[in-house]
Amino acid sequence: MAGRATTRRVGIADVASMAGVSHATVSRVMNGNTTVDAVIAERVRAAAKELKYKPNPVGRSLALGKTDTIGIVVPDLSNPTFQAILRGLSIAAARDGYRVLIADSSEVRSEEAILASEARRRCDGVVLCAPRMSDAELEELAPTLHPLVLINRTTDSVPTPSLVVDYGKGIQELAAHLVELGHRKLAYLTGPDRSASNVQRLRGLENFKLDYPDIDLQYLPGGNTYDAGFESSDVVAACGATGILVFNDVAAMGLLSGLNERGIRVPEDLSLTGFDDMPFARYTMPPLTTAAVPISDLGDLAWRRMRDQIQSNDAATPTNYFPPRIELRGSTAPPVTR
Amino acid sequence: MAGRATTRRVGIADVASMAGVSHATVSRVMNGNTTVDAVIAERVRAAAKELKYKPNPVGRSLALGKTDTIGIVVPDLSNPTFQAILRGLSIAAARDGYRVLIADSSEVRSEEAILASEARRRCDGVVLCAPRMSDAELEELAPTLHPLVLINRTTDSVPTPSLVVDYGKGIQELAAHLVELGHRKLAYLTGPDRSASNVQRLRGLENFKLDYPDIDLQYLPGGNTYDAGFESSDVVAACGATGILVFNDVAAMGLLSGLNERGIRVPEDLSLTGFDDMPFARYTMPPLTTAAVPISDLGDLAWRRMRDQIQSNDAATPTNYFPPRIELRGSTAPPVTR
DNA sequence: ACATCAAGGGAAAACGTTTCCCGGCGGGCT
DNA sequence: AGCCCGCCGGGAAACGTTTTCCCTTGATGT
Repeated sequence: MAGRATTRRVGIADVASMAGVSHATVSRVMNGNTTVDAVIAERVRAAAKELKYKPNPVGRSLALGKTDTIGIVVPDLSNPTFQAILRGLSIAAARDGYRVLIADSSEVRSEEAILASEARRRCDGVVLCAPRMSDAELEELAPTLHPLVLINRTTDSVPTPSLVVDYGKGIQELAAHLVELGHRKLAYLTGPDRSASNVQRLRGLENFKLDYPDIDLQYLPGGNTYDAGFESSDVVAACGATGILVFNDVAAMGLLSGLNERGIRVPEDLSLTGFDDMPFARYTMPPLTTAAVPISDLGDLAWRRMRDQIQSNDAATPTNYFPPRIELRGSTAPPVTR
Repeated sequence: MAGRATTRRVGIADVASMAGVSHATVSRVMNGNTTVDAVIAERVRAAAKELKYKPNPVGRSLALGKTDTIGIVVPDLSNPTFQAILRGLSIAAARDGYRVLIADSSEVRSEEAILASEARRRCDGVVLCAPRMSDAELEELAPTLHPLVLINRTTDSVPTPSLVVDYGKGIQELAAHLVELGHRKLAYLTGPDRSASNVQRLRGLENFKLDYPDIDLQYLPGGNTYDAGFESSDVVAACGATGILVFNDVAAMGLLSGLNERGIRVPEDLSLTGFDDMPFARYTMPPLTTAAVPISDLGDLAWRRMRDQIQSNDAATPTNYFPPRIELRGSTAPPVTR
């Protein structure tokens, strides 16, 4: 039975017998219960210190029905966005004495539900980060892992706090910025087809078209990698647009480099925008105009929403939309009039 | 007693009564114990499925004395190196059914020991990532969290597997590379004074001086940020060296940009090396010659060392030194002979 | 047919806590 | 002086498993 006691850990019973009280009393003083006589309490504390006693978290969890741990499941830990969220979440949770357990689904959809359920069983709550699963699957899963916070996804099945970045609005504002500079012909270098955030950008751009019906906006096939951006430079150069919206910063940097090799100057010949405001976006030449999503705030807020649910057993929690903040830098300028 | 049973979770007892057996038997079949009659086992499995029964991990942990979880404590989760290690570790551990719990000390030294101990109590082992604490403190702490793996640090107090990146050797090889190209006057743009990895580089460069006594190598004060690199460009330009070793890629990129603004061409006028091989090092103009540390391998190996200790209660585990791999790219070239 | 044996499953202990329940005791009030 | 109330602390139950021990049952061999 029970795990090998290699060095026989010191338990509450040891402290109890040393202090000459019952283990119930020890538990009481360890938890700051004031109903115990001061002199006894002091004796217990002395014994605990002497024996270096620290309550076993597992036993505690079993008795208390809580683990002081929350889980986060991300599609891919190598994605800087998720790293930033994880970091914000972890720090915020730590401030309240909670730890975070990570689960990386490695982008395999079928694993997500399993990982999430698994995590939920060991933790007091789960934050699901940009899950790739279908709406139906999510809707079925959500109720089963109740203290739940969703990031970049929503569900109606059960009232669940959601934190979603408004990619559509971000790219819409970037496009508007180009128009204000005087550009009339724009192009959007798309992200991966299956990417949910790409379709959100496309939706935002459709709204943009409604707002500016006289602006020409075309879509060019792109990608989310540096190389995809680089290889698009010919198409971009030939498309006739003077303002280019790129799916994200990485691809924009690739494009920037490709244009540079072809002797096309930015922003003199072409204006360029990225998305994400990754750390190096401000250091490209020229610095990249882009949209910053406040991701570490996002991790922080995710924790607060989680905490609200854990404490007051259900909190009225609407979904929060985060409009990206536009960073105007050197890669955009008025078009040259010829 | 026991936490609020909001929706009364289904336990082993429910399955037992449904299948008409004792909970001991249920436990046996759930754990693949073959001593149970096939027809009964099937009945139990059916009941478990029907009730969607999954063993409670906390109860399991208590009985088994293991949590199937390991902890990792890092000084700062926003550091890409630690992110990569975390990722490698997490994926490798997951393959063996283990989860990882993270603890970020936010670079405050006094927290490290506490976090590590705390983590060890909830987990089956701990990996300590580049701890900032003193040698003495580490030596005292190490034995108390036994299944332990150290990264970028060693200790003698107790046989503990260590994984250390050989920064000294890396920069030594970069320097040798510059010499082979024909450079005779080199400079090292240092990192932060207190950085342990900076002193390792300095130590490596002292070895380099012994190997190449006729080469002129000077040290210039630098930093680990883009801006620090950028602001060093005047000093670098004035120092007379033709080959510049920079503390890391980020600072090297800053320097590159600063030199560019001053009209100093790389590699024609000056050769430049970075360190770390961060993702964008290959995309600067020119691409950066740098030293790549195989950090995700490192996370992977950390898990293997951990697993060895967990399984066979102590494994003979020497410390592994990782020589960085030199990436030769466009930022280094023979000096122009005048 | 009886004794020995193997195997399978139930009862209970163990893991380490927290908390409920109750008994004892002291003090205050009548 | 007696009664009641309230406080303090011990015993025991509960959390949800795993595992040891032992008993029962059925089978096999002589």
